[in-house]
Amino acid sequence: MRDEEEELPSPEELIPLSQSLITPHLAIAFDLRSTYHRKNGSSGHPLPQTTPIQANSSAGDEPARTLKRPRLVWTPQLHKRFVDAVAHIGIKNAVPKTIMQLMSVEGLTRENVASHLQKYRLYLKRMQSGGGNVGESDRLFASSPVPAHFLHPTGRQSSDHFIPSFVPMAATLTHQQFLHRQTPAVNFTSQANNNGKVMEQSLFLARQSQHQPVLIRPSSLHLQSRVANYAEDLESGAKTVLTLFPTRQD
DNA sequence: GACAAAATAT
DNA sequence: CATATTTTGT
Repeated sequence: MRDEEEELPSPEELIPLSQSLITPHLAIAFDLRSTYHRKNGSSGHPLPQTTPIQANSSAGDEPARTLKRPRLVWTPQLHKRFVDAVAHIGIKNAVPKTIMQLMSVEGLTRENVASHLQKYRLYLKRMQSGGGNVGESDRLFASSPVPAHFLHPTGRQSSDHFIPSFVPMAATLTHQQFLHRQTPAVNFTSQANNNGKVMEQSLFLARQSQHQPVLIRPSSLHLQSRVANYAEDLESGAKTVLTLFPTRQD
């Protein structure tokens, strides 16, 4: 009995993370790529919310564009969002750009999606051949159910895949939220591999925490509420407007 | 050093 | 945009 997996991220995921994006300068200045041992035994700072830095409120606070941003880690939640986006768009129209737009995850680049999409397609292909036989490798992909149409190029792509109650995606999330703040208690039910062997649910989050080069500088609490991110009509005439929930309806 | 994941190049 | 190759992290 699988409970209806809500597409809406749990509150944990929507934690009003303070840090929005890594400030380029800080990232470079600190340059803690490796050799960064956080041996904060006791307190540590699970939530850098205080000590608001002045940031760059003046100018140039542009999200590290054109700068080397840290390696993106695809968490199950993020992947879920990815799958969700693809499902809504339709496997045919599921191109990196469109997917990226629908995901509305700030900081997520088209390249990120493209790369992931490539791997995902390989996974789907592998699954069709292997017959659901997934290896330990695909644990990430296995964490999210694969919509039927994905394995079913029935010819119709984005026609009949209706969305029950159409749960819109949350507002723009920073990839930082996925990278860091993610609650380690991600209890995603392992529905696929029920071979009695429960995979580690620690996920990369755990190991991520100890080596993520990402700057964890307490940023100010400026929440980027630029939630004006909806998908434009990507379909033929059909205007698929996503209503973001947090945006107070006009 | 092998492997997987993500990035980058074609 | 898709695919191939390379880099990077575990």
